[in-house]
Amino acid sequence: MAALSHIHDGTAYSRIRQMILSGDLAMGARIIETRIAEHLGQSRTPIREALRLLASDGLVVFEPNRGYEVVCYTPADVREIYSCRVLLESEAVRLVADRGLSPERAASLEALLDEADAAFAAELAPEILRQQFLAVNNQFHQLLYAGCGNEMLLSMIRKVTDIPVGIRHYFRFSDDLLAGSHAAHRKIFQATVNRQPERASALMREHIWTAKDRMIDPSEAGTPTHPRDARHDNGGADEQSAA
Amino acid sequence: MAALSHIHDGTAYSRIRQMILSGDLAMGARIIETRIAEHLGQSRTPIREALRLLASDGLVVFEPNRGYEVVCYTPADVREIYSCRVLLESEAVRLVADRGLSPERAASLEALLDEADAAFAAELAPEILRQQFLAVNNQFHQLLYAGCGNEMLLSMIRKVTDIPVGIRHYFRFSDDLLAGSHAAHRKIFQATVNRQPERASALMREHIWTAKDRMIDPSEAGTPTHPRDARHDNGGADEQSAA
DNA sequence: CGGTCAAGGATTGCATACAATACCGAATAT
DNA sequence: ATATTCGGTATTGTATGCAATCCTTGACCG
Repeated sequence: MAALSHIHDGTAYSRIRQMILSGDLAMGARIIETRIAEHLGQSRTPIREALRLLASDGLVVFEPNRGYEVVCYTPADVREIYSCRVLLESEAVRLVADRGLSPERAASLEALLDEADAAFAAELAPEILRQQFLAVNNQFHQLLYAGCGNEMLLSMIRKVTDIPVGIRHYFRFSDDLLAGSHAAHRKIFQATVNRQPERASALMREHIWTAKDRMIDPSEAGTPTHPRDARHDNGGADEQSAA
Repeated sequence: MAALSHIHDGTAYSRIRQMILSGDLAMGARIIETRIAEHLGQSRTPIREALRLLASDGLVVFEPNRGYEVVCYTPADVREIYSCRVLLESEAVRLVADRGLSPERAASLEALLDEADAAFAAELAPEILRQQFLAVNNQFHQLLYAGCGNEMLLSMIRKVTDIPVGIRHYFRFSDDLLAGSHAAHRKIFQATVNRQPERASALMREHIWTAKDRMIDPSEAGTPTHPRDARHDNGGADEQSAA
């Protein structure tokens, strides 16, 4: 179940999960079983099981006899997450570069990179560009690690990667930062194709460290928007977190 | 909930979890909701939720409309687990050595090491010695990382560390291997106390690699005992996995 | 005016009942 | 003899009802 959490089937679990990741359920929002149940047209029983699972994933926090709310990370939490990403993803790319990339996957990855190039060339509105780039970004990372040969490592990477979009509010963005990130992807991809595990790994470490450096200082923007009652109101986009 | 999975409260979740870790529920054993429910004196509802959680932990495998069974690792799974342990635990000890060990924790760790010394000196029966050492062993690892300052890293370490005792059957043991492991603990502890992060990390990597090397070749002992019907029969010991 | 207590409502925790599905075995046909 | 289909049984999936708990709000007292 949880090992297959990246599959989007029609279960209550994956539907709620998607609502959280997309920001449809805002970070910090309280979750009431009966409301979700009626919103999804099911009884409380499967909803309860789904919520327990999401608590185990760390996407909702649970307090006995109190209920659930969507996780709301502190800046310290985000730093922890990114420290883990550095560790896990640099290892994953090392493994991939060591084992070698299959031609099909290499082609898919190159297509993604070209797609990002096209987005930059298209002179889109900054916000649109950002969303589009971040979406491609995440696909790139996921696809890159897919062949690392260690399922447990992959599941841990998913845990630190499948994070509500709201986490973006913890980061500062600018066009050249996005461009820099894209350039880093090209270099990482190249090192991987060239079977240079240590180089690919080092590049990945630096890439994620750079993302972490873009974190906004807690003092200038503390815990963002803690709306205890935002709920299935805004149309859920399908994007993902940064880096 | 899952973040607190190392706490042993009276919930169905922790009780079933303990049954699995201790081997009371053998690896590969089928789990039937109604039986567990009546065994624990509860209804199916909380049992179902607990089992879903355990599936998310990777301790039981779940197939829709089929049910649950206790996870039964392939040798490849065990290798994955140990690869992750190398990665995660070497990082954790690096952090601890960098931040420095609190005097209380250092004292507790030293007490554990002395306890292991005593066990070796006591000339116990090999099997008793092994169990005793492995128990102390696990406490040592857990306590050592406790102050690493990264909760997410700790939760991942628990995931690759809280494993059914049955995993021991994948490893070969001998007295001098145990002694070697103990010696490694001493060195790791010393490097940590001395604030030598890289050294402590390297020692930890080597320590876990050594454990991994003790894996039994699949050819001589394939997947061990796959008893589809062993159930709450054997008195559950309280020990843990190797390394 | 502020604080405390009580009652009501809202929400979760658990048990039970029933529906849906899958598994197993027997009977039958080839 | 073997393969196949059909039916019964075991097990999971879902809904609903009630008990337990917590939070809120209003009244009462200092």
